[in-house]
Amino acid sequence: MVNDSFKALSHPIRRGIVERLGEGPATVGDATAGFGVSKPAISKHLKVLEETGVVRREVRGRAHWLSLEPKVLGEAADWMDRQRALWGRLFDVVDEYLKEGSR
Amino acid sequence: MVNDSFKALSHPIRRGIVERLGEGPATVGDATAGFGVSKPAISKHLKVLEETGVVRREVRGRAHWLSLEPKVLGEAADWMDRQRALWGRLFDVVDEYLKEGSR
DNA sequence: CGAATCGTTAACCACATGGTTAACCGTAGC
DNA sequence: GCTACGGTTAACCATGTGGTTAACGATTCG
Repeated sequence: MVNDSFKALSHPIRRGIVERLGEGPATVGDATAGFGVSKPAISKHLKVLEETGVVRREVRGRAHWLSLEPKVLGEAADWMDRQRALWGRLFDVVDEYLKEGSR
Repeated sequence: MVNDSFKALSHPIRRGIVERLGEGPATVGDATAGFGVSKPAISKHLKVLEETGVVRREVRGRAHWLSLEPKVLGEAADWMDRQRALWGRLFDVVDEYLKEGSR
């Protein structure tokens, strides 16, 4: 669902993880270093990203490799695109409409 | 902040309101009819949208007119665009990388 | 003026979220 | 085999979120 994507991205740490994974797959340790929270906290964020389908996990030996699942994030981006198209088309009209109405 | 935009859009009712406002400004009653929650609940959602700068309010008589503030939502959309650009460029590589590594 | 309308504020409640520490599990390396 | 490493699970806690009902405030209309 689109809602899940936005929820997943609504936390800065999770968005940070997604940004790093945008540069390529990485282990949990590498993808999540430097956020200043404990490992269990990271683990929970990863669970959210995985359950919403934004991130995929592949266990290899003792390392867990993470990578993006673009399709799901694409749904959210599509919603954004649609909204932006509306704004672009209507913002000026909207603005004028408001000014007119207040006369 | 970008974070606020995502938070604002992470709730289906708030996203529904934004969608309606995408078609033009509307009063609180019109923009929020049919969501199946009480008026105070609506009021809180509007507060979030307003505080994050996604929605603008203009009080006119006893009616409150709402309209979108595209600039703020644009920040979130930009973030999305950047991520998508990364995916587009790197998804195939990422995929290949994973397969290679598991040999 | 009095009543209806549009919307907010206040007080409260249940549950989700995000963090912690402590303990654990599976794999890798000496 | 034992220890170190990468990461998760369990239990707990504080705070935030999203909803409710009740009451109120301001504007419009008869």
